[in-house]
Amino acid sequence: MRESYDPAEIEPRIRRLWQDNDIYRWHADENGRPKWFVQSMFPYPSGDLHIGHWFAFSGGDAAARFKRMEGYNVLHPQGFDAFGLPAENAAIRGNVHPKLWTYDNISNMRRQFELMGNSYDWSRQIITCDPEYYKWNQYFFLKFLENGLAYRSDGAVNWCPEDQTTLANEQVKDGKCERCEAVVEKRNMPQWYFAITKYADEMLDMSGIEWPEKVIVSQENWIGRSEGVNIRFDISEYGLETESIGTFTTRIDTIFGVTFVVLAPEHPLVGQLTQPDQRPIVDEYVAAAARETEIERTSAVREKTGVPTGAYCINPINNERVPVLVGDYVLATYGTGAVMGVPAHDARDFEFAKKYDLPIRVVVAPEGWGGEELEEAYLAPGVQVNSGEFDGLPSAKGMEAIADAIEANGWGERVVTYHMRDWLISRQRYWGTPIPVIYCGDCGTVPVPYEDLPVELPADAAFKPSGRSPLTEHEGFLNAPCPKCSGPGKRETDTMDTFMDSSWYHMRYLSPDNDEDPFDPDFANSWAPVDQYTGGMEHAVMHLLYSRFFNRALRDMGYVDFDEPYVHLFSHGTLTTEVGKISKRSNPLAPDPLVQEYGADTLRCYLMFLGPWDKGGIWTESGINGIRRWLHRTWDVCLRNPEELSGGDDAAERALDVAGNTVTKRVIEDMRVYKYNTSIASLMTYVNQLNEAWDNGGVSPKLWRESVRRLILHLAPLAPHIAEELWLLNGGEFSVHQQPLPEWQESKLTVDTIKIVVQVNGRVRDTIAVPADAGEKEIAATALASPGAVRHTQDKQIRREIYVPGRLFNIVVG
RNA sequence: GGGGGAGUGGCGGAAUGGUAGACGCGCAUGCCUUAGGAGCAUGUGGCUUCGGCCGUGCGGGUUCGAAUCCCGCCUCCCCCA
Repeated sequence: MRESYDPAEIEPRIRRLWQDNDIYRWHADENGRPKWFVQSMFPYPSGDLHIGHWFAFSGGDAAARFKRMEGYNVLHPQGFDAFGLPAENAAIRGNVHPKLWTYDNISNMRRQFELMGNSYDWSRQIITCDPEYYKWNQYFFLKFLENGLAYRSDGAVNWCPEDQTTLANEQVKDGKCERCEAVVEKRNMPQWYFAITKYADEMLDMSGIEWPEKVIVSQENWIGRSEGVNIRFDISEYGLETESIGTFTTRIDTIFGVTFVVLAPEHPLVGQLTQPDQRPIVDEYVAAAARETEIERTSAVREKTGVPTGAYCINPINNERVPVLVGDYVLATYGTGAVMGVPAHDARDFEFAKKYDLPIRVVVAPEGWGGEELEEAYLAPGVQVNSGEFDGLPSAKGMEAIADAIEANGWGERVVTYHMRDWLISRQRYWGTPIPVIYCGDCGTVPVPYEDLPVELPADAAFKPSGRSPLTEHEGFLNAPCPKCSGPGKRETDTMDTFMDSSWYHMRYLSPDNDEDPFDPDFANSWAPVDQYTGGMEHAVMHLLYSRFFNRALRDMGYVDFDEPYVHLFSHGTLTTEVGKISKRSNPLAPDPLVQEYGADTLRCYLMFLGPWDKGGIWTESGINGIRRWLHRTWDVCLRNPEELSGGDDAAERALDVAGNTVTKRVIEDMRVYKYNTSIASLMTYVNQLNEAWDNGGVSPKLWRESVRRLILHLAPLAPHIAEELWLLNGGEFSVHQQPLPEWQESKLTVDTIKIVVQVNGRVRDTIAVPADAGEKEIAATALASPGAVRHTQDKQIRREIYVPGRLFNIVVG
């Protein structure tokens, strides 16, 4: 008597079998199979793998398993993004060392990963807080320094008051810290930067990658290249040290429409230009602006405000004298901190001009414009008017001609600006990679010699919420002899942004134990880039941007010979609960009890069945029973004795054969594009069809055996444990995960008799059954004679007949 | 404000020019059972005079035929300002 499906018994036993045989360990290929480097973004070791992790990693693992069965030599590693603030905060709160906290979490999450049964090659695991790993962060930092890609600079930076550290621009969302959502402040302090902007133009070229459109667009927007002109408005009449106001515009074609100039409240010229009678009102305005945040000031819905300085400047193109105002919708940090006001052709300027009754002069005419006033700013291209010698030019041409004229006269110059800034990598925190630099009173900033790497984090740092990195108070770490002169020096106490770790970790998977080099260059060039990468949209900018920069830096320093780190990218959606996003910060929904109750295979399949993988979804347990029932049915179907079948029913035999070929085609095509939900739906249908065939009893034992094998093979990437068990119980050779996919034949996708829909005027009136090889004439005759068609065509004239082969026959009557 | 995505039964979702609602959940009826939050079977968009009619956010259009393509509008989500 065969036993019923018991995942609690099967799954651990099967996993042990995989481990004992080490089947997921990568080996250099002996058979010339093509390589496939497939990777899921590694997790932060927050403590538990929550259901969102399962959603992400089930799909990634299914992709790796499927690719293996497609005949590739697959490398599928996993690791831990182990530096970061939560560990340090845990230390401050709970008096547990970040290292201990992190490694405890890692061992727990490793256990939970085992529970999933993923096909990782754990022999290549990397943990970024391991000195053997972060040593290479320091190594690359020094290389960047040598190659002019790292530099230290003093200036305004983003400061998170909650996390007590600076942040990169990418980590500020809506003026708030990306991870803790505290409002970010501006501070001035010297920090280390990577010269990512050096690659801005090259990174705009996405031709070497196949990524989702939305990620590509996000990166383009973030890099934010804009071509424009810097143009100076003369203020020499005031006899100041500065003789002009520099403004930046992308719409130089509208220069003749300037009717005012607006300075940011923080602009250095505000104080000097403000005329005595305007002084009180300007001072008050500037003070008020300082109390507001950047988000408030740039909000689209907020009314634009401003005050006149009483001063004027001169537009060089037409020598017009226009008023200078102060307005808080202009930001000191963007462009030159001053904009030329062209109300006719800029929405914000238009609103501003309406409010303060400033003139609005059209200089780019909309089509058919007859000189009337505009109801709103006209932003599209048009024809130059009121533009002196440029009148009549299309504005696109006007843009070039005017820019030429400005450059020729020395009034300004073309410039390219980017939204993206250099990557600020300094963090005033303990749990990160120490920046390997020593400051010497005599020699200045001295890099730590390579042979002294790694600069290890001292274990005995004092964790207290002092607002300063524990490293600044650790005398043993802080004081170090200058590598050049051996005089007394002080170590840099800032650590690196943890995005440094993830910018190249995929390369370290290739040589995890190499202590001579970060990775073996020959192996790297034959195995990288990553062929397939999967992860969430939250890294569309940040991680994915930094990695693309880092890879180009590696390339230019001679480490790799390719441009892009990740060739194909798939962004899975976000799994949420009704209350919000599941993440390390909220709603940890522990999968362990679910695994206990339903089994890992059921949970994996259920997550993949919820909907399209890239759409994400809302977690709810309702419905998981459907998957459980299906796997029970699958179990039952696959363990029947084929010899009980009598065979002899050709139609049933043919029908099951068609069902098998059909499911193979569907599942393979859907799996290739990560449509796991419809893959599973097809497999469910197939199980139902197998049940029908069994009840009919007329199929041959031989076809039954083949059909069952087919089912198990397609199940393997999605439900790896049950597939293995069923495979072995059916006499399959270990392991099912090393088998090739079943094949299908186009000629076996249709049964002998096909159903044709009969329409009259596009409405379904009947269906007819015809032989699959029936000709159009035969089908037309049958269709026209069908009762439904007759009912709607009698007494009417048939005007047209449309036949869609194999699908429908439409009769058009008048 | 700009960019991207979406809107289909009670629910998750299929179908991207050819039978709308595959597959599953839920629900209903029946069977089995000492019992059922188990299993199995059947049914399940609405209305219906059982011929059909209506139905994919709303309004128009193209087509023999539109969830799908085009025009206008509404709502929601994500990213950027």
